[in-house]
Amino acid sequence: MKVLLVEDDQFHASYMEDVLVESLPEVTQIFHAVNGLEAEREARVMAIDAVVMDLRMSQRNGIEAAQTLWQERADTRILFWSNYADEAYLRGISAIVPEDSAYGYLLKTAPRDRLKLALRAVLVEGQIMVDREIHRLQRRTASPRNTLDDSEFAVLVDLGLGLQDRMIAERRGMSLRTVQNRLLSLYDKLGVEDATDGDTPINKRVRALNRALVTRTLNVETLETAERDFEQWQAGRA
Amino acid sequence: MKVLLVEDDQFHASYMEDVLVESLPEVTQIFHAVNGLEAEREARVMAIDAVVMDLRMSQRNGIEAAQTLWQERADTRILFWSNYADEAYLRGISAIVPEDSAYGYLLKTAPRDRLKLALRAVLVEGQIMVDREIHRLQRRTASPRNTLDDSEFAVLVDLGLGLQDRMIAERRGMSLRTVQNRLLSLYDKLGVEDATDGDTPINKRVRALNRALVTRTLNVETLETAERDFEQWQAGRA
DNA sequence: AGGTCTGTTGCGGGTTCCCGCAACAACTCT
DNA sequence: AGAGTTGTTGCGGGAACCCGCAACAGACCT
Repeated sequence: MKVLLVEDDQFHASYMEDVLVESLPEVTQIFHAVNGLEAEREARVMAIDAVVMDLRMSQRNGIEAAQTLWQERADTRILFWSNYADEAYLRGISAIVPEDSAYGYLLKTAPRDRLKLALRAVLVEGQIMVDREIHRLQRRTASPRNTLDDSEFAVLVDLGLGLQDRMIAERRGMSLRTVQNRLLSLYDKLGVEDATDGDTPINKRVRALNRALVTRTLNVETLETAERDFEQWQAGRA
Repeated sequence: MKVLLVEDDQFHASYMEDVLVESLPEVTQIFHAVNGLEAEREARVMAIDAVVMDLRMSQRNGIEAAQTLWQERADTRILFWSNYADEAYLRGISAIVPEDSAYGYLLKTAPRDRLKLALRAVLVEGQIMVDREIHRLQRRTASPRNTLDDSEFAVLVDLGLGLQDRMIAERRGMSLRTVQNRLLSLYDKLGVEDATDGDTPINKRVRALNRALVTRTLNVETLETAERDFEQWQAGRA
């Protein structure tokens, strides 16, 4: 069994390599890449179907690389291994994981045996495994029932790009007023409160983006890839 | 000489400890903290004046902790050691570094001898030292002469919090129109372009925040601490 | 002193945004 | 079937925003 390890931090990389050889005797070869582009090349050339993937990397981040890997080979098993419990990452991953594949999401702070367990569960057994820490974080925030549904999230991303209501409506195929309704519920769920009392009045749009970032509903990587998606969408209609 | 090492990643911490004992024989004791709060306590109790500080940590980030340390003891020497070449961090640091102190900013990707050099220069010799990588990144962006001056940056931060023009004007002691002029030049320098041709119209305010984040002029930590500063400012005037 | 440059401020108007109100469709429950 | 719930859409108005125009002050140069 060949494993591709995608990780730009040398300490984490050598630790992971260590754990890999210790816990998975099935592994015969370990390849190495330090960013998404290298990962895609390596996986293609070496016909890899088991990957341990860091998320935040220069050049091309883990989610984008994973998307390519899965396009070329839908049964690739990928364990994402990240420093951050951002809801944005998990959302990005579940949006692209193919039907018949396996993945896992583990925090780098996870203890060694949990890491071993996850490696076996995902890479060998082909299970889905998500660090409990992330689900926990996903639920806890201020206002009640604050989980965004997919269409709300889509509008949030477009808002974050700086698009105007009309353009969002066009892109997502809703009416202008519907977009604004989505924004309303976004403001609600993200805790964007207008100062009804003597408090500070705010710019809701910017505030929504601020809140989304601070609560880790959105992160900068997500914005960057969303930008590319948008440009692509825009190019494909002239 | 006592050194306080503030770092939440165990691998990086043990690596740094290693380099410390190898390169600085004057070091007699190394204390350890995993977040800003612990760092403040430890520094106070142990009377520390030399610190190696990670930036991104839970609880309380490195810049906030440094501010406290410098308030209590203005000659503390701090080497910031970070994964990120964000202009935002450097700006946050230079805003709080006292007259008669020394600091350094080094990336974690720096090779071992540069690290040794920085440790000696900052902690022992009391020099200022900034990784060249960061200055380089600071200059390269799209539009010409795009370095923000302090007042532009202040407005940018307030914008990022979601404040309205009127409130920014009040807080920064400018007229409303002046704030808007600052915004104008911000839009220019950040490359926020309205679609004069048949292109996509945008919401400039949100777009400005987006650009600032993507170019690493601003980061989420900055927004979080700015939020606290703002609340404090607001509380101090009833 | 005269001239230019840069930064601040007021005014006014066009645009976008926020959102209450109301009509309507689809779906659920009794 | 009737009543209530939820999501979509149009209309309209008040607030905030973007910004051109112009007046003015201070700094610097000749």
